[in-house]
Amino acid sequence: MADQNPPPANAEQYIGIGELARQSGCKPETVRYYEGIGLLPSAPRNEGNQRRYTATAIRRLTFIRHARDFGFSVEAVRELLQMADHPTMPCEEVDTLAKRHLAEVEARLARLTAVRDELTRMIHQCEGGNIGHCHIIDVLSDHRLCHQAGPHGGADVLR
Amino acid sequence: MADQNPPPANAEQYIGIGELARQSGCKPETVRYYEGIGLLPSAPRNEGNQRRYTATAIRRLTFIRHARDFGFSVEAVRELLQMADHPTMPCEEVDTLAKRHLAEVEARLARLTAVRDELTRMIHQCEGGNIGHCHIIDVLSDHRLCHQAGPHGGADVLR
DNA sequence: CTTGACCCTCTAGTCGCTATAGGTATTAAG
DNA sequence: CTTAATACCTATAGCGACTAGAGGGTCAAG
Repeated sequence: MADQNPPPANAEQYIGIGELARQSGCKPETVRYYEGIGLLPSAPRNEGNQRRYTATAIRRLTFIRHARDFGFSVEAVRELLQMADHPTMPCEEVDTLAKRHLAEVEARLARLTAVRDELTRMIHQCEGGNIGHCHIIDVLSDHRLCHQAGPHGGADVLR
Repeated sequence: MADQNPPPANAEQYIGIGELARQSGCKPETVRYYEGIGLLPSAPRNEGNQRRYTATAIRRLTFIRHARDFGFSVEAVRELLQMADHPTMPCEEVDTLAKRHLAEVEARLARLTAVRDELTRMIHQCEGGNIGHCHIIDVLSDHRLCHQAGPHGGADVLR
């Protein structure tokens, strides 16, 4: 149980890694990984060496997940966490980070849109038949058949 | 050089890996990598054990690069190459592959657009000041402040 | 007291390259 | 001819952000 020898009031305040993961929307492995790379502080352990967490950890992990959902890199998240930990500092840096990220997102959007348009075009122009006459294969074989100018996205369009 | 003991006509037909890379828009390392994973056949070697290529290799590598630029995975490219190698087969499979890829691209596009919108919103709503009152940090801390419904993209929005 | 769910560490695998180390080959200039 | 610059070779490790697996230990219920 969790009340074997607790501090007086608020017992039940510690949860295990599985519960933390559930409440913050990620997996236990990921939590351990985040601890390993220092995004989360090393959790205190119980007598059986298992990690115990409080609401603070839930909040921090939720913040991390959310920032990652927005596509911020782990390094960016690390900086955001540091900033969030210093509420009296000016938020210019947060702003800069967010704007830089937005710019990246927009660049990706542009490339991905170009790819979608070209894919759509080449699929529409294919009218069945055999591969020797397949427009899709033709376009892939010969860049000049593309409506786009340069290389579409640089192989990591989707990343 | 190069015509020491050549087959009669068309001497100069072989190029090295650097030239191949230049002509197809990727790096020598990548060419060797593609050979290693079997996307390109093992190139014939000259007496000094260096790879020699012909126009066929340029075409194949260009096809690969182009398909990768479209965001097809290496495995998908492998399938596309197999299909392109059999021009008399029906192009249904090519079609299917391309359509499945398009669907993925569109899904990513949707998620990325949602992320962009939310990022834009949160940046616009931040009016300077300190981090304690920063809207960007607030939104990252509390998913309920988002205008979007579910999780935005699943951490790999940008991938 | 046993079952089964949960948890632990450590290591390796994913994807698509890229970079490095430590060597050999080729080529152009002197 | 020698030399120096460049290109090439293999093999291995690294990137980011996890994920999966092996081989155990812990915990709570029945």
